[in-house]
Amino acid sequence: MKLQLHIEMNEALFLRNPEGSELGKSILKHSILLIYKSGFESFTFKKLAGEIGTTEAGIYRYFENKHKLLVYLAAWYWAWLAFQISFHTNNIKDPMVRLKRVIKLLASAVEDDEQTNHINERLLHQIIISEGSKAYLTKEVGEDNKQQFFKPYKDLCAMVGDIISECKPKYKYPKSLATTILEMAHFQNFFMKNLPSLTDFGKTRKETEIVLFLNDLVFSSLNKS
Amino acid sequence: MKLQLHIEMNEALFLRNPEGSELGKSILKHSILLIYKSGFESFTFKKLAGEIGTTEAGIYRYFENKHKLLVYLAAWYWAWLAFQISFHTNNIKDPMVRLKRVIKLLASAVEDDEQTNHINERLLHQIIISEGSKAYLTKEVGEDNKQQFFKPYKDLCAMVGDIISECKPKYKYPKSLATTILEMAHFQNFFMKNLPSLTDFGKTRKETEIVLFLNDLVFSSLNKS
DNA sequence: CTTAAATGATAGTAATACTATTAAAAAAAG
DNA sequence: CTTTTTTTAATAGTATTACTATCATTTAAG
Repeated sequence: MKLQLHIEMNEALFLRNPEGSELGKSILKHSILLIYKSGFESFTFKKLAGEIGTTEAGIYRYFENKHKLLVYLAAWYWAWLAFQISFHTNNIKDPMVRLKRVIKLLASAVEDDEQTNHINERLLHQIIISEGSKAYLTKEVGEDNKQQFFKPYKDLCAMVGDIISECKPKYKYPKSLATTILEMAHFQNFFMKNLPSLTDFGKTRKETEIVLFLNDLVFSSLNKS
Repeated sequence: MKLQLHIEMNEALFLRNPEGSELGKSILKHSILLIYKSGFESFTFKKLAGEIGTTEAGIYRYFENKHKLLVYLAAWYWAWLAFQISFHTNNIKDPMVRLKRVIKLLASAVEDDEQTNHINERLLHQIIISEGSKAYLTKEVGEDNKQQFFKPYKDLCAMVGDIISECKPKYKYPKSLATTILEMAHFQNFFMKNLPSLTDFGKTRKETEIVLFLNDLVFSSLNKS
């Protein structure tokens, strides 16, 4: 017997719950494959329908448009990652050690876990690196935020910010440092692979180096007298 | 007499040089206004043509598509900013002081300078904050990079990275720290205005606070024993 | 077995992202 | 000041995208 992790999603993100039917799960699965393969810009519901063997109208019954689908995937990812993090840092007492563990989990490649068979976490992680910020870098960010679309991201940032505050209660910028860690874990990864001269990891291209950089950055700030 | 700053752009970014004709300059000017007003996603050449009083085909003679236009604007911005920075840090000897000045210039709102009348630097700065990363967060980033589209951005990062190395020759991550400064100067600004709970500046919403945060972040790393 | 829910099949529209052609206007060259 | 070249305007047209609507069929729950 396998225990299934279920992530309850914000209902405003979809028209019909994709986790509640075979077609829905297929939409999630193949949208990840397709966006991973060709990028979000060239991704269309028509192509997705072709892959799945359904019609465009079939997809539109689940998601209003491709942007909502991206926001859904991003929200799912952040919620899943927050769970992974709290799971793997569960009984670590020392906040410094916990923060270190968090940085490692944020900046490391994800191995696909078997808990959710229709979502490939490894590919989703890659998608969020390249496309994730497009979920909020829009003119509609304010309204989307009001509808709580970014709650999982904000919750994770808050969680990391809290650990930072635990490490050093007097530190003035726990939230901004938290978002810096999250964003840079992804951006350094993207740059390392695509614009390597922007990073110091162009030669080895190893994620472990990003972890070292972020550790150095964060603990310099927190250990400063 | 006014001295005009001219930025020589990569020719592969356009079909006809927009700086070389009235219509071209009008395209630059109004594309900035229009993207600023409604965002890059809703921006189309048809709408732009409408604003200017020309036709879609007229725009296409200058730019292959709207993505190229965005890349052009981003490249122009980074080249302009690099000039501003080297101008304003010109005769500062102490690299620490210079770096501090750089951070301030990166994270502060831009006042429109009179040197270029068809480009509103203040609005362009806002556009790059919200839309700039879309210039490279694409599947074509590799090819675009081969064509040197991101050279101004990379040059500026290299410049900042060099100052960092001057401050502390043994520091291991000058380039990654440089990109962190550049990206975070923008992201913290975007978050502060749009998703304020992700930052520590939600109450005052002042750019000076971002400068303080980045200073703290950077000089903690560089002053560490 | 019946009924409701989910899916499939088809069609159609408005907007987007282009390309091509030709004419008119403006600028530059002779 | 006229001719030639360059630049712009006007029009038209196509393929793709981003949807909406309708109705028939399959599936699954009561």
